[in-house]
Amino acid sequence: MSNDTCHCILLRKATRKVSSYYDEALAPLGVNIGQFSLLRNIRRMEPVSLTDLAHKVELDRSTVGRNAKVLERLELIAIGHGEDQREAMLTIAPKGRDILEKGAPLWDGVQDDIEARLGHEKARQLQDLLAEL
Amino acid sequence: MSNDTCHCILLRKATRKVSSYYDEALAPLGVNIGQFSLLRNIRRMEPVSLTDLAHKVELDRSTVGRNAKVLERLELIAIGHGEDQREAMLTIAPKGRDILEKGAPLWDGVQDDIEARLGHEKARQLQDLLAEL
DNA sequence: AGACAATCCGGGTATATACACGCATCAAGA
DNA sequence: TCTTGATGCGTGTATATACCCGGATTGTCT
Repeated sequence: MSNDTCHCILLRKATRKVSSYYDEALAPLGVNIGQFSLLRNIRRMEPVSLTDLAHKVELDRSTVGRNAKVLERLELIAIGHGEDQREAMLTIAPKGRDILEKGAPLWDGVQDDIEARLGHEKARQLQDLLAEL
Repeated sequence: MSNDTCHCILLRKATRKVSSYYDEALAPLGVNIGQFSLLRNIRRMEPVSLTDLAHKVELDRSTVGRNAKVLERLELIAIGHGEDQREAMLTIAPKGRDILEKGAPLWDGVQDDIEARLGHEKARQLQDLLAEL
């Protein structure tokens, strides 16, 4: 029985499911929710080093580095160097800004759908609960 | 702003965090929460084919196949064949039963910790909300 | 200036996950 | 029985994620 009540497993299932909602909405743009979200974070901190970005998104630096490399190959960001030659500085590329603009309403749509299905009350509850974990 | 309220991103963060709780607790046994949970599911359906198991845990069949191969290498399960030669039938190996026994109290510990921190009320709420997504 | 520690990154390794493709096997109908 | 279509798997490919190690750069103290 324990598997049906494991907080971790239930969280994973929910995450996969919800991720697919966002992924499907963003599919026309050729990016998934992880990439889109990372792009948004980069825009907010631009220009930003891998270490700072990793700290912000609470992911391992090497993970962010590899994810960033995908965005670079898609020509959505540029990876350059700052004054400190050790740092890889990330900046949004023109195509990236385009994706950010076009993706915003798509993202809003999914977000609204979820809140409509749960109701604002429960949506808030969920976010609060997730933050408490 | 939007990144801080994205249901998907918040779910991912929470999932990573909570996964690490379980992973740390199970670390002495050399398995993570995903492997432990899969093992429990296999035990419950034993002997079970990859397709049936995948359907049960709501993961892609190829994913379950690869995860199972790891469990096989750890000698926690055995992968044989049923009457239908196409099917890969999974059964728990002795070492797997050992892990299941020793892991149960460790899993309980984390589960209890989480419920204690949230309170039974909120813990239930969380599970309900996750199911509604 | 030189030595040493701290910091930043890339790459290796491993697991988790999904999708698409092709091969083997089985089942059903001609 | 033979052909076909359905079913079950394994593998290739790609992304996501973490941990560890080693190399390069920077900062600091003597």
